Amino acid sequence: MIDVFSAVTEALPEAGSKRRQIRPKAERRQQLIDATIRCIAQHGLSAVTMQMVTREAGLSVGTANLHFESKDNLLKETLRFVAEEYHGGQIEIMEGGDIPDLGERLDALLDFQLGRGVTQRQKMSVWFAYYGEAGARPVYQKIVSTVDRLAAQKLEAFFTDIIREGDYQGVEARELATGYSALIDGLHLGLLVTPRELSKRRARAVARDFLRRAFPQHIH
Amino acid sequence: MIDVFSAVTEALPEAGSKRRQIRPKAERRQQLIDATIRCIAQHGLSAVTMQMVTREAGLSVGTANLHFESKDNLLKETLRFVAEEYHGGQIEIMEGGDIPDLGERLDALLDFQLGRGVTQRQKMSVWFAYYGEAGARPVYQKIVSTVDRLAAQKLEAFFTDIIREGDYQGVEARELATGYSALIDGLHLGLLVTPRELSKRRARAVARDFLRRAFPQHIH
DNA sequence: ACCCAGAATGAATGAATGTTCATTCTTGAT
DNA sequence: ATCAAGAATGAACATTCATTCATTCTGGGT
Repeated sequence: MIDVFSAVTEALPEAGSKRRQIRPKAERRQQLIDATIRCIAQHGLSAVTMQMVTREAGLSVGTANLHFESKDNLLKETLRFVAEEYHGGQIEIMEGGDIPDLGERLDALLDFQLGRGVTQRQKMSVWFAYYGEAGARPVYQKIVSTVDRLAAQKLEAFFTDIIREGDYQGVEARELATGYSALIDGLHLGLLVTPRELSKRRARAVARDFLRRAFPQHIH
Repeated sequence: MIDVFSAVTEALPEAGSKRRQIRPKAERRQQLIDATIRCIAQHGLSAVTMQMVTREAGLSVGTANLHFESKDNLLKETLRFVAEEYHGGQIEIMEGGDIPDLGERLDALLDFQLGRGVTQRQKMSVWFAYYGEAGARPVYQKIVSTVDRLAAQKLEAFFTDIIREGDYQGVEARELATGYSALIDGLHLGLLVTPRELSKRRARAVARDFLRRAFPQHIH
């Protein structure tokens, strides 16, 4: 199982430790991005403040502005991180040298997209928080578009392989890929906003149903 | 064609008119909600301020707090309005006494969900802006859940009718309804965030494809 | 043991925002 | 013509937040 999602859950209380530590820039950046993700998931993007993030990270406000030049930039970099992590994970599976069987790879993809526990939910919150702002913020649109396009191409190529192998007639890879991506996004939304109505189990069943209808020989 | 979406585009400049007008409470409330929708679509939920909304509405800040008690409340009521409008429109079509043929009604539903022009895009922005915050704000979750559940039930009943009429085998209305709803949501997201990659035409084609695969006799 | 590059800090600052309320204005009834 | 009810206003206020920067501290190199 590929483990692309890093554990952002670590709260690191650092009980009595008051001694200030000096760490390399890259490490501090990641620490702050992780804290930002937790804050967005818990309080919502519009409620996130610098003080909140830095407290969560166990650092001072000055440090945040030292490593990211502004709040805007921190938020932008956080989106970039989440986007690349999510799409990177998908792409890794689809290229998947480790899983030769296409049907199994399809299963692994579904597992990645709708599996996991609380961590996954955190990432989902962040994901859609930015989506909500994307309509008004071209910067966000651009970041998402860039990684999205690549993932879409990979998915289309993946589906093309499956169609060839199964010799499926009357289906078009591009159309199916768009539909499947949209379906997964929609299911994520449902899991986030109406978790009472849509269980993770049912979301998986629905996505599986879509794939089975398209590629009956590959999903049993 | 049912016209549930009211025109929120009216900017009403009111050029030289400085004379203060007294209007009934309900009218002012709607005026402010419409202005809020435009502001969210243009600037994003997190950037909306009371001054911005009231200026857009051509009213003073005091008026907003007179008719809604707080900014929080104004935002809440705006969400409720958009949610009810959207789901209300769907439900009206699905119950649709005016369209007896089920296949045509299906088409009308698709038209409603993926048709329209700029106005529709405004509503979409608002819709997802709130979705983004819903993960952290139970109030929003509740509002959306309430109308969502009703629409989901209607859709399931509608699909049940179609399945019966077409005598389709091996498909379950509930599962299909969940999938279709998620697909539409996902396509809306795509239209909003990556309009370059996904045209409205293609979104419709994808949704149509989903329905055709499920109900081949009803969609040609 | 000493030094210093640069990492870390957080109080201070100034700008922005939500809310209040004393006052002004409009309208319809008398 | 007069009046009262309540709709509308926006300057003032208090709060919150992002950003700055003078100062402190750390650790590796010499």
